[in-house]
Amino acid sequence: MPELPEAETIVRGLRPTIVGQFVRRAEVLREDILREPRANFARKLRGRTVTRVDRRGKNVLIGLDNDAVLAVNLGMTGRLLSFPSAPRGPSPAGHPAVRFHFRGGGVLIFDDTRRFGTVECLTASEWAERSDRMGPEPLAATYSSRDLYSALGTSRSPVRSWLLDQRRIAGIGNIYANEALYLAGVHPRTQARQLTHPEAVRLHRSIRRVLRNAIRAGGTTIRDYRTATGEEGQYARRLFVYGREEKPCAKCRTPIERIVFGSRSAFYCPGCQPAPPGR
DNA sequence: AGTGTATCCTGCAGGC
DNA sequence: TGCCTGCAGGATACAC
Repeated sequence: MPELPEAETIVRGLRPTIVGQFVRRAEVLREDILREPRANFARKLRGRTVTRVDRRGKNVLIGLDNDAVLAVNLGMTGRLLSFPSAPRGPSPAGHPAVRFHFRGGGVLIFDDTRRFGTVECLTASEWAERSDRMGPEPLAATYSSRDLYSALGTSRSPVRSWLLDQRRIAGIGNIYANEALYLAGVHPRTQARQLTHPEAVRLHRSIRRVLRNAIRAGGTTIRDYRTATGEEGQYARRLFVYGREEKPCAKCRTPIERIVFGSRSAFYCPGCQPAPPGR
């Protein structure tokens, strides 16, 4: 999906355009995006005012004036597109699932080709419970390499799979997991518990560097991802390994390899990320 | 506690 | 041109 940098970019684009807006109507075009009947959902939204837009992991959070939270998970192809006035002519969204109509004519569209995304209207405590089950925010000022090292703990899971587990660390998906491991010089198949302290320090630094740089570039557009204003993210050109099978490594020219485990592709440089011992 | 597999969907690229 | 297969930024549930 949209991972942390894409969600963050969307949040930053949305914040100035929808905070303070009054919801006249939530129009649900694809009910399977919700986790409740559309009438329920629409009733909870009608007449509310947006008070804040935030992010937790890969989720976009739209806070309402009764402390309810609209939690949007973008899945693989979800988009949140904001329009100052109702778009005319051919729909700018190819697969609109939910349209939020604001007083004054503004429209927020959740568009999702594959419909793996979800839009849920949760109470503050329902959201808190959900958030508590998620791992720490890797970009939090207080998130340290010691936190990462101790969390890796005794897990026998390959570190690439470990990084994708939102209960362990929030916001990392397949693109940035692979990029961070490359920059840290750690093979994606290394067991989490096998990382040395220096490797964990490098991984911590790489994760934060990759995520920050991707945010600065507005995220990675492979195909579907767009910012809240419909722009493409520019980080794709800066990827070192993701999607670059057989292309030369930028550092050592060894061809990048693709392996599959955990039913996802992992990309790495055999020269810069030596195979873990015992394999 | 792990891994592999399937599932939810649609669209696109590549091979023939 | 058309058909078929495989693959995709996610998340979950299941059997083993």
